[in-house]
Amino acid sequence: MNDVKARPEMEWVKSGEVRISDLAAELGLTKGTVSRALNGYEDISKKTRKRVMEAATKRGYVPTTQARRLAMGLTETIGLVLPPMPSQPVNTFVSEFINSVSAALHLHGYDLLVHSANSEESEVEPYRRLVQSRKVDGFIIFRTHEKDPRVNYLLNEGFPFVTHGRTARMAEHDWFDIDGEKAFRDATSHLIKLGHQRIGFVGGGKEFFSAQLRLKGFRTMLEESCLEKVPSLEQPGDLTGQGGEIAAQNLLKQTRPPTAILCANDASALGVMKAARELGFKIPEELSVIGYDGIALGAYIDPPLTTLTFSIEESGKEMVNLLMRRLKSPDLPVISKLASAILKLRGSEGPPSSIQNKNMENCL
Amino acid sequence: MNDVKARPEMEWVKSGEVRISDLAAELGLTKGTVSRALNGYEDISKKTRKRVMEAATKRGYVPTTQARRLAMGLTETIGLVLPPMPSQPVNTFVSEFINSVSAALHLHGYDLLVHSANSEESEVEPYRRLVQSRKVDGFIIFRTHEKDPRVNYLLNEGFPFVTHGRTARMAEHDWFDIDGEKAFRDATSHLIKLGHQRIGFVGGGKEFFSAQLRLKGFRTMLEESCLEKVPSLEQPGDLTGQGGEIAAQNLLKQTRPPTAILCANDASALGVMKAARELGFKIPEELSVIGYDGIALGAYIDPPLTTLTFSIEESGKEMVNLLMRRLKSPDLPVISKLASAILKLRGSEGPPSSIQNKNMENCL
DNA sequence: AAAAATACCGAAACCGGTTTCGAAATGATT
DNA sequence: AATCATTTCGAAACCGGTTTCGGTATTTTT
Repeated sequence: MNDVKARPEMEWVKSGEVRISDLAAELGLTKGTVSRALNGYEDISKKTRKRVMEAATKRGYVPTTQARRLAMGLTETIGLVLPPMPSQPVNTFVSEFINSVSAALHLHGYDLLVHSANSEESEVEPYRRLVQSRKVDGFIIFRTHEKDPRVNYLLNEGFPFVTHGRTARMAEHDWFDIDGEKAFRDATSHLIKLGHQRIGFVGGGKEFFSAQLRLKGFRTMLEESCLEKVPSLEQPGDLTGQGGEIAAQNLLKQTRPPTAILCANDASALGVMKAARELGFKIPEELSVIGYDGIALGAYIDPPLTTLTFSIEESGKEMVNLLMRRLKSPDLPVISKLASAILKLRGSEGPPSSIQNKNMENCL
Repeated sequence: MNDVKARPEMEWVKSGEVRISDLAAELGLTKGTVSRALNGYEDISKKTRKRVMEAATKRGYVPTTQARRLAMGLTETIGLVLPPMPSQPVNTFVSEFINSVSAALHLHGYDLLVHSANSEESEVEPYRRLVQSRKVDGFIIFRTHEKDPRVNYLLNEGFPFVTHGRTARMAEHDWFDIDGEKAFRDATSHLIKLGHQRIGFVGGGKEFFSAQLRLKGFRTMLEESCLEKVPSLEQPGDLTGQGGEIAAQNLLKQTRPPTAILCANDASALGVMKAARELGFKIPEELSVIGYDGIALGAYIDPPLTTLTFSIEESGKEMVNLLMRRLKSPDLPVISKLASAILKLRGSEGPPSSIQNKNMENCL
């Protein structure tokens, strides 16, 4: 037994100062017994358990997390590495996502460790460090690439993680994603039904898988609707406002500019709207614009930005569920979940000024 | 000495599987010696140190963080509790701030634990839990209230922290803040110099100290410029777009509406602009609007939003510096740092349509 | 060459918990 | 009453590091 130093004065003013050995000494028990009593082991008599419980609450005993985790061989911590920030971030996804993930983790007794990425070093470096120093039990990854080095590293290492977004190896890991392809089919279809026949597309960098899928959805719907694919109407972008501006200029300065532009995200949509204004295009009368992300701010601009929106809170929750499942049973088969975005009509789209009456009933 | 199990096969494929005892056994040393060699103690011969170092890098040894921290009695972790999110977050402060804080902490070998606040429970509850379970060594607090229960709790507990924003007890704790009062004096002065005489103000909730200080700056400059203070021109707000809309309606529907509106933040400024549009006010010709926060998005709307901006990255860095100093020497006197916001003219303000030619030279 | 100082490392305690194992005490069985 | 099964708890190892202390081995001093 540990040394039973009598401690009659009650001077436990500050919280967190009482150790399990103090409790044990006070109760005339051993550390082990107290620990088992507190953790609901069956080999503790009801009477003793009650004594221990009462003493614990009375003294405000809270186990030291570090010690417990070391003994149990787990960190109860999930890592989230922030991708390098754009210099002019416009969307609040990251903070909402962190908030949601953190809340969901908390329900499982897990903590969230947020790490920033240093743009100097390789993308996997932060992950490697966190794995090697055993600071986390798993990762939440977002903004995936089709060929994602982080995914490759963690799969190779056999380290648990869930991605927000798919990858080329999505059959090998749990993932959650928004069905961006369907979302862009929907948005494209909406524009076509409004009468648009020349629709521009401002993409995201091809380093993001999701942006690729959005482009795919756009193309698919064009094809299904028998609209010819015009390469010049597909502009690359980089998911920033500036990228949107440039893309829009390329689109709108053409001899036959599009009557609608679909953007891979809201940031570029804002850039598109700005460029359109400067070039004298009235939105939505002369140009429809649709974005993706559902940023709240889009409701306050003129015209309000029509966008594809989804629940970030759901994303966070679902990802945590997937990850917790994986941590509990590492050998379960891989699962995934696909949620859908909904088209939130706010006013930046409408019928084209001159409605081309091409027969849209069925493809010729 | 620990049991020297010969382990000739090199099967250290996965990283992070080698313990300090493995290293010790391999080298024929004790854990303690290896530890001291790695940590630069002076009582290790150069030869031994070199052997240890080489073996460590060769085997990819990385100390287990939990164990090290337990032994050293610190967590090397800083807590950041996210305030409850507005339902429609518009600014990216939080994510930029987290990013910056995390990066700065990393330079000091510290981790960032991000915790979400549950709106059901008291504001201090998350802090209490983190303190009691000894999960963090200190806190980064932001969005302070004048009477801030978190500050009261931590001061009472003697627990290290730094705030972003001042409090009623700012003399007792380290803090970093943007000089919002000066910022609003500047903005007000700018409007007055443009010729505005009736300037509206849309405040933030009085629960935020910073919003109070911004109002104070506004009032001060009015007074210095001999403009009468019109109570109906000071509208309360809640730092949201909706709040801005309502406040703007209250302002613009008056018989003598203001020719300019100063907003406690950009979100409410966007609401103001929206309401102004709907009421038929042209910006900036008939109404100037200025916000605060410098959200990137403000550059993409029409007209681009003139705003007071500051460096979030600097905020994060400075706060981490203050906190690290405090952790190193808890008894140093309290210090603080005040940074200034700069007025970023983007186009949502201009001279009033009818310039009132009141003598502005000096007060009568 | 003996004594004193120094360099170097092993042994062991420690951080604060958890968990296994075995023994003592109690109760049930025959 | 002796035997066996249960209940209940103590003892000790363990998680993986750090740090203090003391004792050789080596070098320096006289």
